[in-house]
Amino acid sequence: MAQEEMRKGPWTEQEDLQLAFYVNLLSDRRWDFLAKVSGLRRTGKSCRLRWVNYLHPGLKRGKMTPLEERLILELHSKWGNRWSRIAREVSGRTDNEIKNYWRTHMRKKAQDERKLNKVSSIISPSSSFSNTSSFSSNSPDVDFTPIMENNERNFYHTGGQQKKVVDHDKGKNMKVYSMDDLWKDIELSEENETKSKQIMPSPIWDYCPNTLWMADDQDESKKFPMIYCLDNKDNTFLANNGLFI
DNA sequence: AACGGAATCAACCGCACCAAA
DNA sequence: ATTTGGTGCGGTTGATTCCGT
Repeated sequence: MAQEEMRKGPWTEQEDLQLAFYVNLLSDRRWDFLAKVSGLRRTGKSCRLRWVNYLHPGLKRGKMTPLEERLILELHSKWGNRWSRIAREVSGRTDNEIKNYWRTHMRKKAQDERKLNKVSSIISPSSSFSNTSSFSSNSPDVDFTPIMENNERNFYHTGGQQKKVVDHDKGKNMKVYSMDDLWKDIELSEENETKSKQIMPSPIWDYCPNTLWMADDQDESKKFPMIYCLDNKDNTFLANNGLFI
C-alpha cells in the first residue's frame, strides 16, 4: 500500500504548535505513536528531535556564557565527544547545541592557536602552549560519574534507553573549579543575561501569552483541538515533564 | 549595495542499545 | 534465542545569517 509521504526539512509554526500540543497531551514518549496520532507528517524521530532541541520549555537560548564555555571545555576534556553526557551537566543546553558550539568555537580557537604557535615559534622556537586539554581527542573510555548529585531528569531524557558506558573513571579528580562554584557562577551570569535579555525562551512559548491562547481555527490545516495555556506564574501551566498540571 | 566566504544552527542519517513480543 | 519497534546518540549536511571587502 502507498505509504503517506513524510515531511522533511524545517518545521513550520503550525507544526510546532501541533507537536507541542500533542506532547502536552501524551507526554514526551512514544514518539512514533505521537507522530501518528498528531497527524503530523513527520517521523517520531523527527518529532522527538524537534521537541528536544527546540520546543522544550526548559531550553535556554542565546549565547553561551563564559562559565558554560568553561564547563563545556572541562567536561569535554574529561568525556570527549559524549555530547549528551556533557549536555546533562549544562542546564538548558542540548547536545546538539553543545556539539555545534564545540565545532565552531573550538575549531576557530584551534586555528587561532595554530597561528599563534607559528608566530611564537618564529619569535621563540622553544615556546609552547601548555593548555592542550581543550583539544584532546575522544576519550576511549567514558565515564558516567555524575557531577551533579541530584538525579534530575534532563529535558532530553524522554524515557528511552541510553547507551551503556562502563564507569572507569570513578573517583578521579579533574579539578579546576569546584562544581558549586561553577553552578553559582552560572546562576549569576544567567541572572545578568536575563536582565540584558540575551536569553530567550523557546520560541513556541511566544504563542502562549500569560493569559490564555488557542489555535487559530481559521487555518485550514489545523487538525488539532483548541489549546489553552494557563498562566505559568502559579505553576498551572506546564510541569517539567511537559504535562499539564 | 552587492558579493563571497565564514560562521551558525536546525535537521537528517545511520547505528547501537534495550525491552517486549 | 530471535525479531522487531522505539529511542538515544554522535556525526554530518545544508540552509540561513553574518561580516568583511
